[in-house]
Amino acid sequence: MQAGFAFSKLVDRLTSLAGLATDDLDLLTDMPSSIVHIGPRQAVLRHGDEATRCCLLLQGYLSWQSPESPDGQITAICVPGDIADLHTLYRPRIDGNLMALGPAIVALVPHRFFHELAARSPAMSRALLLMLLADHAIQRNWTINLGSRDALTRVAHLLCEITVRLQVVGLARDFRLSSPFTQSDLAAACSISPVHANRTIQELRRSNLLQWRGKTIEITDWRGLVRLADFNPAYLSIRSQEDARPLPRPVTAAVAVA
Amino acid sequence: MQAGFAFSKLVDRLTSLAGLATDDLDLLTDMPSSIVHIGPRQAVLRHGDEATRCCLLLQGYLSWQSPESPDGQITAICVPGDIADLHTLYRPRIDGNLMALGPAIVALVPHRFFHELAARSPAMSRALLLMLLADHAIQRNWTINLGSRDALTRVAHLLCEITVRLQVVGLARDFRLSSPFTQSDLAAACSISPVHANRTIQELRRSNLLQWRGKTIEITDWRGLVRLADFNPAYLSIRSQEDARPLPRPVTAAVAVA
DNA sequence: CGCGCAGTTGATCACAATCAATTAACGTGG
DNA sequence: CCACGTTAATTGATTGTGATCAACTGCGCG
Repeated sequence: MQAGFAFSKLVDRLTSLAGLATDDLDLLTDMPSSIVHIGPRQAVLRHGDEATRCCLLLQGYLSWQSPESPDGQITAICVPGDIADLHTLYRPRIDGNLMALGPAIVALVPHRFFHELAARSPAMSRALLLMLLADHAIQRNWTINLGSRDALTRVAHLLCEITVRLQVVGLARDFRLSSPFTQSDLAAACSISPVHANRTIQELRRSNLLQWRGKTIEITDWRGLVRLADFNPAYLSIRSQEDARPLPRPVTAAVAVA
Repeated sequence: MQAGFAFSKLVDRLTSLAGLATDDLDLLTDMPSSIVHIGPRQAVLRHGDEATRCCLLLQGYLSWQSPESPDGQITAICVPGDIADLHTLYRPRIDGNLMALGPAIVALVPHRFFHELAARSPAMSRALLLMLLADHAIQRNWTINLGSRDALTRVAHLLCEITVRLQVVGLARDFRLSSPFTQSDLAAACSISPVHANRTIQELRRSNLLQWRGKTIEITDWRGLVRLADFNPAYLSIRSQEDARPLPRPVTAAVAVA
């Protein structure tokens, strides 16, 4: 939580995933990295590249875009503290394009560093693994979002998710988030047309759920937005054992043994 | 590839992901497991459960269904050789319902076994990790499928994917696959209505791409189906380094340094 | 000053959902 | 062996959401 530390958001993220001792976190201080500023709509990684470094997002937003679909569909959004291409540690071939939404700052960290980090600290190894699983859970939820919600609730759900993910790293605590997104970006993420995205945002505004002026979004009715989106943040919080909420039903395997 | 071995499909799957020595594979022979037969539409795991065993699919199909959406949207399909809930090794709380599509046979394997396996064999550890990443890649592709294709191409793409995944474990080599799926299952997977799923299948039949009679699907025009679906199997084959196809462009980081 | 992009609005259209029957396949019990 | 119930597949009619096309506005910026 050291405010001045360049990688503080990564620390926030990792500690939210797994219990980490200060010894573990100290290993991050000699993380080698080159800081890179990315312009709006610039590509960070291109489909087909072979990654040798991981891309840690320090500021702004990144998006993964499908190379296939002509509309450049967005399949994932990264927020500060995320390691956008963590999976390349084990599978370096890049699948999709990694683009900046608005201006962004990233730290490029050699794969070697993370491999050694994992070898040195089991807790860190576990935290990185959980980070991968968290990405997977987010992806699955994205599938649900596209599959079972209409345009309005889809957009609402995406905004809820981004807000909570920002809050994990200390941003958007007051429900105000910087949004370099264009309405077309939002449309590409939700698989709706830009025109319809516009209407949808207006509807959210008209319902007094949020204000979106210029480059900031202010969510004025968080409860209402959550209700509209049917948003359940459980999938974002990995530490399932620790915060044991009561089970809805007894744990039984309802299967017929042959 | 030992034909009689109960876990041969798992072996097929693992070797397709990573290079494994026979020493590594021998570790699987003392895998403790209880074999369970599941009836059609029966739940294997329920939302909220805490898993202590992994669920290896031996025969049939399993599906993950979203607990939230009322239509029971299918977010993932497992084929033989898959470990349906591998992620519970690190995050035991179940998110979603795991249901059998048609009759299925699974082997329940204690988490301990896989943890010890990973500790004993680095290659196996890596293979399991790649299995998780493969699931993630499939999930991302599912997002693309829902987001950027219409009903017809969506169904076609799903069929292509299942076919290739079956072929990895030695099934559907002749493009005939057993399909205990109901049209409603297909609809739930593709986020279309059951009625429209029916029309879509008829269209595929009419185009002479496949026959779907009773409980088997025969793909009579694989090339045509692939073309229609715009199916690119790259995301299913993890061993990207080995089968190096020529890069479409030189590997360069096209970013603006500050 | 005017170019260009993001946002906004309206009109029209298509794809797929929904509703409503009907047919076919299959078991079960009378 | 046939009547019945159940479940899946099929077809048609209708509705509606969101895409597409086409202006037009407002603003930032060279």
